[in-house]
Amino acid sequence: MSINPRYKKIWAVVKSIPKGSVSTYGDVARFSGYPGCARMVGTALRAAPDELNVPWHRVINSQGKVSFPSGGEKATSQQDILEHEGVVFLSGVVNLNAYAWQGNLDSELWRM
DNA sequence: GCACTGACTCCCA
DNA sequence: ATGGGAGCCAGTG
Repeated sequence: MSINPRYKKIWAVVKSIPKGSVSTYGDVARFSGYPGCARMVGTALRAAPDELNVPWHRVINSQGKVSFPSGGEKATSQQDILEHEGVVFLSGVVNLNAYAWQGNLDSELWRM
């Protein structure tokens, strides 16, 4: 099965998230031109091949938490990577107000 | 083609 | 603050 072009756009957006910052599924969806498609972002990230080096760990939910069962290996590793990049977790929650990436709507990313 | 699920989010009680 | 319900779109059986 072929990969939908939508995913490539989403991956491109995620890859543009600078180190030390995070973004939410909803925001990534909006920045990608698919407002309201937060779930699609999750699906896209799950389908993202490792070869692309997509920093999926920088994408968290609107609550500032990782979208994995807390205590799980995935959640733990994601949090560990983010902390290693300088993102601070307080009680398992990221201060989105301080770390959320402000996407640039005028980016050339939009018209690809 | 229908129905259910999912790495989501918003709204209201 | 917390939980339930609806809306959302693609993937999967």
